[in-house]
Amino acid sequence: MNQRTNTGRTRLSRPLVLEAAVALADENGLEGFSMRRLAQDLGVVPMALYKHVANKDELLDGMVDIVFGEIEPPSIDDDWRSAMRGRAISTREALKRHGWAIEMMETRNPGPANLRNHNAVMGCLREAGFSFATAIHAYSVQDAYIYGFALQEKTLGFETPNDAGAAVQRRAQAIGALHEYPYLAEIAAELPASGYDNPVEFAWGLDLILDGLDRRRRAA
Amino acid sequence: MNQRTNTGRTRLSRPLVLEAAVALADENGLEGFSMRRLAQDLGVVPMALYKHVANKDELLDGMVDIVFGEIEPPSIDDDWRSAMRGRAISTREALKRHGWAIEMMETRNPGPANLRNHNAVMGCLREAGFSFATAIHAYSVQDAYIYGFALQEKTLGFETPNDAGAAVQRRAQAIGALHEYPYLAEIAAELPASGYDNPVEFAWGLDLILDGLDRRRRAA
DNA sequence: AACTATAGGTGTACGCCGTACACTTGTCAA
DNA sequence: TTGACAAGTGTACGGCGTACACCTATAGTT
Repeated sequence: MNQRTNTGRTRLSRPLVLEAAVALADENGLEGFSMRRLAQDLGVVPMALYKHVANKDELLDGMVDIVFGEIEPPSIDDDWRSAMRGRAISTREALKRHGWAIEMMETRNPGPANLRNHNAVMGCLREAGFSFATAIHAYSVQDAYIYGFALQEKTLGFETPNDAGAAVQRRAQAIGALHEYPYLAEIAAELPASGYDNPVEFAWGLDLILDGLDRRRRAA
Repeated sequence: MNQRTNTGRTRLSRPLVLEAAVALADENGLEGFSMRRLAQDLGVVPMALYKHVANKDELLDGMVDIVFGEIEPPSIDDDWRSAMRGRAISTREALKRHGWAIEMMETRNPGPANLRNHNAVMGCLREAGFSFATAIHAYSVQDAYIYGFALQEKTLGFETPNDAGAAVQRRAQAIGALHEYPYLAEIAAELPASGYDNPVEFAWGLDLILDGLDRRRRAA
């Protein structure tokens, strides 16, 4: 991938810069991501980056499109429901790997992978017999749920029930007057033992939504 | 509210700083929000702010809690479904007024208004007969949807069908090879005429989710 | 193999940012 | 009136994105 030159120096390229940028953001979050640090990671002076990307904004656009590229499009063999379920799960997984991207997935100038993905999802719904209007609704609910869930998941920052317990306890400590909020107290007390698990939680809501969509589709 | 001194100078205070901060963010977004600009708006030198807030992070925490304070908690008189519906709509409206807050609502150290709100929502569900586990699920789906929808809405940035048409056309222009994406092309062509409207769109998905929750609740 | 246009990399500098620290000034209680 | 303490100031530092002028390595032509 990386092209070496006669002088043994690894030559920069746009894909290489993007790849390193994603890696840096994965490691440090958007907060710890800067052009200067990226340049340092690549063993190069900051301004060198600008020969390969127009500016930071455009670089972020490219990074987001890499994340879109990692999302499996809806399968064209399966029925619409399995196809939607699969791509939703794939989307969540990609967002889990690249938590910094969540807020930007729908905010940035769309790249090719983004367009392909959106086109495929809409296509899957239309082919499945959803009317245009219902397909738009269906798309909107699903994506709102997916991105919203990813956002929550990132915030809460726990994966297994044990982690959940620890995280909730930590929060409870920080809050202090927990007795004023009995239902939060209940969460702090019960969640650790409840077997909370992010993929399961995600699927619960996803299936609820897909159920509803199926009913709406049949009704029309 | 603002306390004047003998010298006629308006005296700063934490609430006053927070209020001005929210106003500034409303106007310029998080991008255009800085301590220095906020100080300027308040007619004061930047460092003066630090007598009232610990630092920018803590200021953001406070701003987010103001937004939480604007959200109507679930009504205790209504049935759970109307109560949830009402607070969801109120949440979306608050997030619409303060678009900069969306990404931070669940990321920041929770303030009192945040805790009150979460406690009230969880309480409403439990009182309505949701089991603990189902209440957690129900909470999770709803909030994921609400925040996810707000995020989309902010991105797409249109309100009425006309705006939607214009926005979609603009996007289409920017994309160029739209014929490669037939289903996006369909959106560009059809959406303007479809009567798209954000509150309606939001309610469609919300009701779908509440339907599903009701069914799950009855089943248990 | 030598020459040259050009793409890739450098160095310096500017105006922003958050905020530490030492200071002056204003206010209110005694 | 005084003196303690809270509020506001001024200066400075290190980090940020990036404009601009510069040098250098590379590849295509002869």
